[in-house]
Amino acid sequence: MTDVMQAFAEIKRGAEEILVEDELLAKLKKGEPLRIKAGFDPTAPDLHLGHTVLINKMRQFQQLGHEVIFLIGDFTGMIGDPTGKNVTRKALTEADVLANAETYKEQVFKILDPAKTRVEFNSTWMSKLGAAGMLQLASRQTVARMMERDDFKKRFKEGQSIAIHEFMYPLVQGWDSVALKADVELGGTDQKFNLLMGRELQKGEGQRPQTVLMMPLLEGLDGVQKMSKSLNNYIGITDSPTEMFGKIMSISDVLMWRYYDLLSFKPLTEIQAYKDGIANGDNPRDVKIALAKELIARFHNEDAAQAAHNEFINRFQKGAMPDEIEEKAITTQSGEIGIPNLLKQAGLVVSTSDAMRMIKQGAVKIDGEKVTDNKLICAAGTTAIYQVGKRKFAKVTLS
RNA sequence: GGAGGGGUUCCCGAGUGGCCAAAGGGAUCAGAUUGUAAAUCUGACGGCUCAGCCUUCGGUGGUUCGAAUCCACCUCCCUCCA
Repeated sequence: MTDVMQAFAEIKRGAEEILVEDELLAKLKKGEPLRIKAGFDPTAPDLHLGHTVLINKMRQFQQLGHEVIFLIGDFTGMIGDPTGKNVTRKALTEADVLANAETYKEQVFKILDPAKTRVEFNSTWMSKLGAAGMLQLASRQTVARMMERDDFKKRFKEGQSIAIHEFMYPLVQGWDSVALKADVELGGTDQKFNLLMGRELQKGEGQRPQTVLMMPLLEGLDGVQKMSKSLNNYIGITDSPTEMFGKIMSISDVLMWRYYDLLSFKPLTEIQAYKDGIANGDNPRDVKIALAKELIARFHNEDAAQAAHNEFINRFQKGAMPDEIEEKAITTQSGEIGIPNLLKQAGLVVSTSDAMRMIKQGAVKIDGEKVTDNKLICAAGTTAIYQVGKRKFAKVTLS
């Protein structure tokens, strides 16, 4: 009995909302493995840490001995979740979907145990449904009910377009739960409406309704908006160790705790100890470093984590050059080239105007020497390390 | 089908004939500082052969000495009516 309560406490950790909590507890008490469903869109196989919040929760269920279903929404992918951002989406080919699925697995199995994960595609049952089946499914809900969904309501109010087929998205997602006889469905808080649809459709089919467990959306690097690729505030799980380290170090101290809650596998007691330490004068930087290393070790390995840490110390605390600097060869027309053009061709700035600005701001260095003259001419036959700001370097050979 | 509202630089959003490369905010970048690529402060933020010049305000054409601003047509989005 205490085991169940313990498991329940772990499941609740980090969860934003559970509907219905008592129901889940009752299911757990039966002691049978539960079918845990979590759906993923097949269009974005580049996972970032925001996605892993949910995957971490799946892992937890897995470790508790439940059956985790990784559902790839290849059918729903044709609709596109109605976020209002992309009303029209290009249709994916079957080959695209399969390729994306492989990429998914590769990334997801850094967290999940492949042996304990069941992968499904919702086209398996959805394509069998047919037009008649779709109509029947559509008849299960009303427009008024659909308009209860927050983003539909908002878009309607603000005068943005809503395509008819977007109404099908929640219904299809709900039908997946029926097809899988899901006991629990995991999703982000933004999925609430869709997740609850599963319960209704299951009830309609005489099934025991699934419990809905919602995880919060992880804020991106800016600490305000949710982590997403399009906002470019994300940490990709395939990012290089150096990149990950830097990005994690760039989050605010406040956001760091949020990341600890949702991304770290460390027990809550340990996290509390960090907080106590800082209250007593410890440097938050070191706690942030610990987080960076934990995550890099998860997606790369321990050595990479240590190496990234070392490089960070060298580069930013000691101001040293990075170990590996990209080499570039630039050919001049007349045997010489102006510094703005050189920087542009080396990819260190986006335009010569940008280069001029950087020089004016004192951001440009050649072999560590600050450049102040924007008319500086560099002669062919030389090799030097050019630097713009603290982070951009290139070893350029002129010919 | 009818009536109306709108499309501005990465995003949001001012601007209704010259003072507009276009307010303000966000994002971003740089410098200073530091406890870190946190926080804070300062600055930059269309392009170029850069103290000057060139190209932008949905598209095309027009009016004007001069247009993001006025006119015509086109196009896309939205609202209401049917």
